[in-house]
Amino acid sequence: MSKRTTTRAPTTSQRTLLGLLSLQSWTAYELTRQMRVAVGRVWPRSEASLYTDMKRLVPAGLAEAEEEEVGDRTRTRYEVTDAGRDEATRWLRDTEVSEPRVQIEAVLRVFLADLAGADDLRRTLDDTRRQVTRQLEAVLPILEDYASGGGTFPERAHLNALFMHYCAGFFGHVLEWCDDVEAELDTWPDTAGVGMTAGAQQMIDDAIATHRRAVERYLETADEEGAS
Amino acid sequence: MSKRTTTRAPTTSQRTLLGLLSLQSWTAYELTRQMRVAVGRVWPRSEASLYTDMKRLVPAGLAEAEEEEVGDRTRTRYEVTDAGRDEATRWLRDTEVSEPRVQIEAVLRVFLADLAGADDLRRTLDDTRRQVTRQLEAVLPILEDYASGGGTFPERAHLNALFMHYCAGFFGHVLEWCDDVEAELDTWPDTAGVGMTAGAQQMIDDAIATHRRAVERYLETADEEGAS
DNA sequence: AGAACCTACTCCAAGTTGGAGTAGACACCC
DNA sequence: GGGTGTCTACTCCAACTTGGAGTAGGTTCT
Repeated sequence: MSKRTTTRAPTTSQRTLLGLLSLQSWTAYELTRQMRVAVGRVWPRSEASLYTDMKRLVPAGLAEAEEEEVGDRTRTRYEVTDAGRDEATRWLRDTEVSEPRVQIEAVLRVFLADLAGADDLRRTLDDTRRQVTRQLEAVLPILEDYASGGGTFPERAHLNALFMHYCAGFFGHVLEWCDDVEAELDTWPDTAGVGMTAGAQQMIDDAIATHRRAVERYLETADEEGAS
Repeated sequence: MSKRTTTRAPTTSQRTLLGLLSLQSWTAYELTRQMRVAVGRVWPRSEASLYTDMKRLVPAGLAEAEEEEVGDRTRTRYEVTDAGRDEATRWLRDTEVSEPRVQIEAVLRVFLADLAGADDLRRTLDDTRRQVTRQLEAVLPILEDYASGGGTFPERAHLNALFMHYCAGFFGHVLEWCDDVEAELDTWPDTAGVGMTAGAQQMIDDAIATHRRAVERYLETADEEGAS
């Protein structure tokens, strides 16, 4: 019955698709849209790879596909199987979460800012602010829907809220950081050869304090759990 | 002389390598290490792809490689060319920064937490705290070096500080979010079917406030720039 | 009637990953 | 002196993933 022994384990993207399919059935096109607007901010995938991922769920026995006729062409609707629902649950139950992976070219450009001038750095900060603000604007209507008791899947509002809370904090943090960089940049003659400044020293000291507190806190809670 | 017209543009990873090579010459092995410990938290790449990226810099005329003999085998030392330094500067000067790309499975698991139980969600939060704390521990000695006036490239301390400031804020935010999730989770009977709670409503309202403020602030500064 | 956008995908070259594999060098411990 | 382990210094590869282009029917607006 099961080919589990010969099939390789689904990827996280495939399991996420199974998660969405556990909520309801979707067409392939809807699924790509949902992956983008719902979870794209913490698990971005290209359209192309989503379409191929869905296809692979079927021979693995995790989902079923059926063709629907729409005028002159067809679209594919996917439905999760019991094995698929199982797979999604076992993902959350039996596997360890992978480490966060962050790719922010803006921070990289700040790190290497002395290769160009202060104006170029300012432009990067402005571009980043614009990009982040665009993202925030796109999310606002969804948030407002939820705030007024609407939104899709109201029984899942508690999970959506935690999700949005993360995203809001992340984008808020990027914007704050842009401001901090610009304020510090204003105290420099240019980007190159400045060395340690009062502001930079302050940031390092703050970072050390944050780090130490976090590490100590972690050791405490680990002790408690070990002792109990 | 230049094959720029037939060669495709370097990738961001290659340009980052050129950025590091603009500081000094490095061996291939040192470069992979540097990419990991210095910028890996905002631009993570696998060893394998870094080695192939370096190799490609040479035929493009952006770097030069020479073999050094170390006992019974060789290692490769790279040096940037004028064209390479130029390429790095034009990257910062003439191209727009790409959008942040974040991949945090922990947030995804929270979003789909109703597929499993509260214990599974708690385990994910604990794992995430452990992962993040490990990262912070690894960075602490570097931070302490800089705080005491040491550290590599002291003339670049101002840029390193901004970089570290970003990372500290990011990891701090993740830890805070874990605490928020756990506090909210404590008020639920289980993960499924809870719907909107007081805490969730608060998070949504806060997120809306943050978003609105950010969008308004952006429009204001854009106006100023447009008016001036 | 035409333009523009939405639906519903497919294709592909090129980039990228993660894990395994190879081997020399150096340290340490019994 | 022999074993174990860790660090240096990479290479190889199958599989995964991206981003952009391409195709084509459907709907909406003007």
